[in-house]
Amino acid sequence: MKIATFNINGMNARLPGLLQWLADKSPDVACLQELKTPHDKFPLSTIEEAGYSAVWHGQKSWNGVAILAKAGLKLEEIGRGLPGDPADEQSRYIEARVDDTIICCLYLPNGNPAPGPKFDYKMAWMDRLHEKAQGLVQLKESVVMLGDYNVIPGDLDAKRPERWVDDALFFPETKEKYQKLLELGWTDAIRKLYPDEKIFTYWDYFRNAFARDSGIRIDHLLLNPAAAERLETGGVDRDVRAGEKPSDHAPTWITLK
DNA sequence: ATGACTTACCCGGTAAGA
Repeated sequence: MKIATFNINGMNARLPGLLQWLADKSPDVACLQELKTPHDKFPLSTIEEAGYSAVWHGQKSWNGVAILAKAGLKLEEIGRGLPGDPADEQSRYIEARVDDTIICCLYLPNGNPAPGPKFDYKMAWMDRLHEKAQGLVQLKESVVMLGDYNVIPGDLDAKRPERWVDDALFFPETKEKYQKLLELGWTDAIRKLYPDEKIFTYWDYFRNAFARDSGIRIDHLLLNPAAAERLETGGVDRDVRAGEKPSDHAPTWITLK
């Protein structure tokens, strides 16, 4: 089973590239972030024509998450939104069962400029995710909690770590909360597969960052113990970032036995 | 230290991303 996460940065703006990627790489499950489209503007019929079913949580202009599953797989939404703050209206979390695997698709807040209210929101959101993850990690079923975490976990995850020290993605508090999450028993799948390599999933639109490979790794796939046992391979579809009108993120994927 | 790109929104200027 091939499971991918892809911050597409505008569902409708990137639709041709998304369809090309689905056709080329044929993921069984594709988690998308930053749909930037209201619920009823989600291009469901196009996605279905491409051979996928979908559940999604849209929002006007910003955020938005979706889970796509290849036709033939049983896709059932479990819920949307993270518990812990009824006033939070941002669409950043959706959870579904795909056959026997639980898929949690998330778009963690960016948090810049930091410090400030946006960083406070990020910290609170990470606390809420921690609560949620504590329950999920213990399940006997396989759970994959994946998405755009907006966290650079360590120096190995940036071409030039020193450039990010004043950024919410790389603040000590951010890295610490991510580590605490892993300590619950989650495996960072890509880091597990490539313990010593600089692997990037995002490259700035500015300054020709992709051509210089000046990237960061912020899209993560976390596995509970049941899923970690099934981990086989993984990687980043860098060719998508090199294509026409690309998102600034590249699809990041794993395969489970 | 700043700015460089790109999107959505509603229609050129702002807000947001990371």
